[in-house]
Amino acid sequence: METGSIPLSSLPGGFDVHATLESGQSYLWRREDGRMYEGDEDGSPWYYIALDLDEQDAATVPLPDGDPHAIRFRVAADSLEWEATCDAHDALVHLLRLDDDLDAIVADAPDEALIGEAYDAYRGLRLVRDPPFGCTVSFICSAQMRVERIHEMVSTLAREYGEPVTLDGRTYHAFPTPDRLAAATEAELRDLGLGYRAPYVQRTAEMVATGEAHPASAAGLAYEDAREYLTRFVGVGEKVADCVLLFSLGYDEAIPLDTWMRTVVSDYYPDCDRGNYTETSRALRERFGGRYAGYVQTYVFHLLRTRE
DNA sequence: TATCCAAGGTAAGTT
DNA sequence: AACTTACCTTGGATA
Repeated sequence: METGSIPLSSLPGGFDVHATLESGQSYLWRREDGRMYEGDEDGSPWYYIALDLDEQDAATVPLPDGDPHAIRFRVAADSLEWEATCDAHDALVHLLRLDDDLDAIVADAPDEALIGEAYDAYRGLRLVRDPPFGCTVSFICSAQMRVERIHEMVSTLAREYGEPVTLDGRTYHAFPTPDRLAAATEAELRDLGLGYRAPYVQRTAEMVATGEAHPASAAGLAYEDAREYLTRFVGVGEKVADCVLLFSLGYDEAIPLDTWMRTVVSDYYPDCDRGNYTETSRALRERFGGRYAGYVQTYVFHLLRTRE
């Protein structure tokens, strides 16, 4: 086992791990105490992730040698401490976007009440950078589901099809590789509670496993072209595509237009409702300051979902 | 106890 | 291209 730490003072804008990992951006991390989404964090719990990535996903995550690997960390008084099966420093910085300058991103936001309230309430919330395949399947599962249940579904897939990885005596399960998921049947996935998403997950996994396409291949395309590319996967429409762009591929301007954001549009920015996804998305992106509009979206989403 | 409803939507069929 | 409808499952609200 290797260990290390990262001083919190080196993270501009701080790091709120609870807000970052329990706000519905990533479903690939879990809390050691199993109390994900069950209220405020109790002390400083450990969070862990196991990684067993295919070639394209592995190329996006800076790990020192081949998969699989497990990483866990917690945020102590003045540092982030980690333990892993390898030197995980660079992978943590990558996955949790610890190199983002939050102060600069917040300063870049439009001066509006709702946005200011969200940024003030959850300062330290960072976007995540999930491996593309796991992120894509997570959000295929997210259709018409509550955040807690999406997490359950992804955990179930990992338990049933994922590679076990042992770290210091504890065994974790990585999100399954495309091959392993492609080999599952629709019936099996339905039995695991995926409902009508079962064939979407299987067919998308098959597209990736056979090399027909890969979510990581969208990286580098112009934003709206990248979104269009991702919709070729079964179960991926414009909203899920925006989630993958924002939470995996670093398109910080992407604003997933979900039910919460549509409520925001009708309650706060009715003039941004242009009747269709693309145009409404463009209008809201403009209103959210453009370049980091997705950062604004994530804070506002979390604020609306957690207040009251 | 039985029904209804909405949950971070998408695909397929119809105008 | 815009509009409808069906779709699995589950927990919480309503009757």
